[in-house]
Amino acid sequence: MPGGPGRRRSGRPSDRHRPGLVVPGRFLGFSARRRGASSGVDGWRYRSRRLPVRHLARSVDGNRVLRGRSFPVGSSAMATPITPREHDFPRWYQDVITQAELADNGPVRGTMVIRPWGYAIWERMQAEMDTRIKEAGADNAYFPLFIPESYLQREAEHVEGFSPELAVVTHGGGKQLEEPIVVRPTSETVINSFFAKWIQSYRDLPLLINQWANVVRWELRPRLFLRTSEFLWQEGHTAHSTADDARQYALRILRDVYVSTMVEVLSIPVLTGHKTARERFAGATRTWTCEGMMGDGKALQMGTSHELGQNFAKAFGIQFSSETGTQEYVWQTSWGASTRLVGAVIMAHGDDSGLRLPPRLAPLEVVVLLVKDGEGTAAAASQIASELRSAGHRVRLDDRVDISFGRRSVDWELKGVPVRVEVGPRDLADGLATVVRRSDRTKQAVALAGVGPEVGSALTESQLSLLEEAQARMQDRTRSVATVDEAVEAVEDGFAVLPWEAVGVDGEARLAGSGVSVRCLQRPDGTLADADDEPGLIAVVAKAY
RNA sequence: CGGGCGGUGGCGCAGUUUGGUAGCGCACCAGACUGGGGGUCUGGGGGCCGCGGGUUCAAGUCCCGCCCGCCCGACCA
Repeated sequence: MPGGPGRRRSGRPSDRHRPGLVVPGRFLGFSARRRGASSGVDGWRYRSRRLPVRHLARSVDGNRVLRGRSFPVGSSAMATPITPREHDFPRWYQDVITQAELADNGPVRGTMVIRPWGYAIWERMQAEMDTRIKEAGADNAYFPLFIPESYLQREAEHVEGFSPELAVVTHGGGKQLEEPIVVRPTSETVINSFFAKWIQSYRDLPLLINQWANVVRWELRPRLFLRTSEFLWQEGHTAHSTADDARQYALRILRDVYVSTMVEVLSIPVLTGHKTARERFAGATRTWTCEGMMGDGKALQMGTSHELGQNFAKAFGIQFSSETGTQEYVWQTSWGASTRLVGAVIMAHGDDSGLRLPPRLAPLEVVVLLVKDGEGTAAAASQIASELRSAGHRVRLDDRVDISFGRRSVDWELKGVPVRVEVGPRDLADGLATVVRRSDRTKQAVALAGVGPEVGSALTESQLSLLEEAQARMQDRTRSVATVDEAVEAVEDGFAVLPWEAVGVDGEARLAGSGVSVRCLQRPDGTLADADDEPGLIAVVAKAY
């Protein structure tokens, strides 16, 4: 663990002096609590038929102290287990990140090292979003990390919004700089200074630019992936000749890039709407947002798309000659989604055994697990792996038989790989292999020839079932209320929905006092409003990350 | 910034009250046995006890100063 001695050491006197707190039930999540579960003697659920009983007898014994508390665990020699999600959600989140090897804290507070598995997930998100962004007509480019401080100051609301979280460079080349340089918190200002140069005529419009970059916003309360001082993201910046064109584009990005990626790839349902003035992006005239519900009922803002009006155009003098020969200011948008989405996937789908990745997002869709060497098992496993690969799946063969089977199973499970194919001598003797689904923890023994089809349907069904699970949670935990006070109460385990008229600016301030915010405004049927002040809008209210 | 705590092998901690050879679990290394859900046994390696000063024959432990971090209260992808 980087960060020097004591960095992650917990000073939790209340924990240390508290008598062991035992969480009821079997800790490792081998429980058959899910509806319709038919659990085998080993605690595993088998789909349609049970495997012979000789498998995996496993006892759960004793308690073990974990950071001053005890949890029932499966083996005295087990590595540090994950804190149960229901017991302490933030700790569970941390544990998943550590044990799935997603990220580490960097040496400077608030910074993050994204480890290979976490980065592979981000790369998948990038690929999916990048394709969609290009389909929407935007091109990638790259602008500098360093921005003259004076640029930030050109747009009043923008500076005001970002000043508190700026990292400012005052020295360079061994000398104090004449003008301080800020590390970009977002790139509106630099990019627009170039838009002013590039845009002359209506023929140059629309100008649609995207960049993949890191940005810095100093954080007082960092949380891996969710709030770090530096993070990776995509930021789009566009200029249009009319307000309506800009608006339609901002909405197109919201729908065709963000909602599409989140629902179809990440399997996370989102609510869409616009932000209140209080929550709006600094410098925007309107902010559209996607809000997801996490496993603890809190909201996470997963992507935003802004209409900037002519605010930056005027600040940076971005003008063009119209078809009629007049000089006009452009109408603009900007939109972004970040590595925070990795946190969203963890919190939306993870369980007490670790991460659960939707197949379309997973860096590996399938791991073929060689149980034991010999009796032709290695060749069989290898063949299954290459057949799956030829079928177009992302596959890894895990033939590290020097590491125990249990250890490897648990590791892949922690990492959230959607499907495992277990190949061992016992099944093989019967011409079988075992297909295990991470999403609902079921096992299925199938004939070797049937592995491909079974894996295929396991992947398709997992993608869908994760989405359905998340949808069910959002429905179950969203309540209609009538007043701000009721909203504060309802928001303890989910979202509250109430007429925006019943909240208002004053109500919003009152909510903020209880750590609650208006996540978005939308029509009662969930569609987007035409105007900020359209009558009859509802407010979606929640605690948020 | 206000309040509450803590820095001891990679990680989590005990040891500090009452000064006397620096320990435990996990992880790591080697070998053997194992192998269908975090294996077992045997043997090993690894420490500036946050930093600096002091008291003492002797300091992880007592005293003084400093540094760093964690948790709880006001902003943000």
